[in-house]
Amino acid sequence: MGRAPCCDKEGLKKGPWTPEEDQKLIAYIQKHGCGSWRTLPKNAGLSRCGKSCRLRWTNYLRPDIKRGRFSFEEEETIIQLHSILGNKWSAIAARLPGRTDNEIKNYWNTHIRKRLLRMGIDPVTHSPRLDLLDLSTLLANPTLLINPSQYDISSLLGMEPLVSPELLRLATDLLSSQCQDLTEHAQLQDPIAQFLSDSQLIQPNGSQFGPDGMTCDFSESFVPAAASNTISYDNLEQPIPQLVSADSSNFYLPNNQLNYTVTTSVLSTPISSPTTQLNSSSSTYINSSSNTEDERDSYCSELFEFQVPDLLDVSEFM
DNA sequence: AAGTGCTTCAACCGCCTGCGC
DNA sequence: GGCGCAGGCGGTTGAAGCACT
Repeated sequence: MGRAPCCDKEGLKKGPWTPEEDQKLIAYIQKHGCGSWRTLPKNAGLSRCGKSCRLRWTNYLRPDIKRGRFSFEEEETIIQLHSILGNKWSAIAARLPGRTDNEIKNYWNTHIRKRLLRMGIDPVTHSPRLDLLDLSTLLANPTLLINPSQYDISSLLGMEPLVSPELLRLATDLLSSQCQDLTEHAQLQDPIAQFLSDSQLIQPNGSQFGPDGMTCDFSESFVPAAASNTISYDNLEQPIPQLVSADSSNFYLPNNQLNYTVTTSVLSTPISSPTTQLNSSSSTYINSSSNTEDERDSYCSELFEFQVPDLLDVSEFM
């Protein structure tokens, strides 16, 4: 038996909010700000618990909330961030101005998740799963049978489901003969996603960030990742194209291409400097850092968004 | 028009974390 | 360090609306 719900304790009202309640809450917060949620309902003349008020405000009444359908860009951002952050809805929401964690969570569960499943992509791992994949997608992307790492979410968009258990079994058999150790394969992908999400020691030497005509020169090297260092990335190869638009936290690369060299010791099998080309147009986050360690530390919490790949070819590692 | 099943999303629940004492 | 509280978070629920028969 868990803790009794806070609203039950005092017989407070539950359920949908009325326009009158909304008005009371808005008026109170506009006048006093949203300080103590515990005392707010009483002061605002509401028979609600503070938690309910907070939720109503943050998820619905806040003036900066963007309503309406999610754009394609927003959807793509959600997918990319989810592949890195998992169900950290608040963290994802923090990168989508005007969207709430609740809204993103609902949208994920009602739209994106189902679509990924239809496309044969596991919505948890973001990896292709042949047992989920429909036949038309398989036929349109035969390389999936040879190397399931070579999948491009964008190319899979819009496929209609068409399932044939017999063919899926055949496909799985084919795959098994091509790829002896899928677990190993999956582990190879993960460190790269890990890198993209938390590479804390990327060093963009000579980088310049400004409001317009942004440039970012990564001509030197990535500083190898931290001490725990299961994977390190050095020498981001030229060229990183000029950044064409930006605000304080968003940068967009014009040609959606990023080349870098990967040195990894994953799986206790060192692999030296295979070059991996990353294409496509999804976004993820790379921590910025500056040239000195002190400055770098101060920047580590600051995220910069780039157009980065959702197509990741790790076949060279196999 | 009525019944049924499905989808959506606002709201709730319970757990976790951080903070003050 | 332990405790209690408030706020935050992710998972879940259920009413309302919609689509289909």
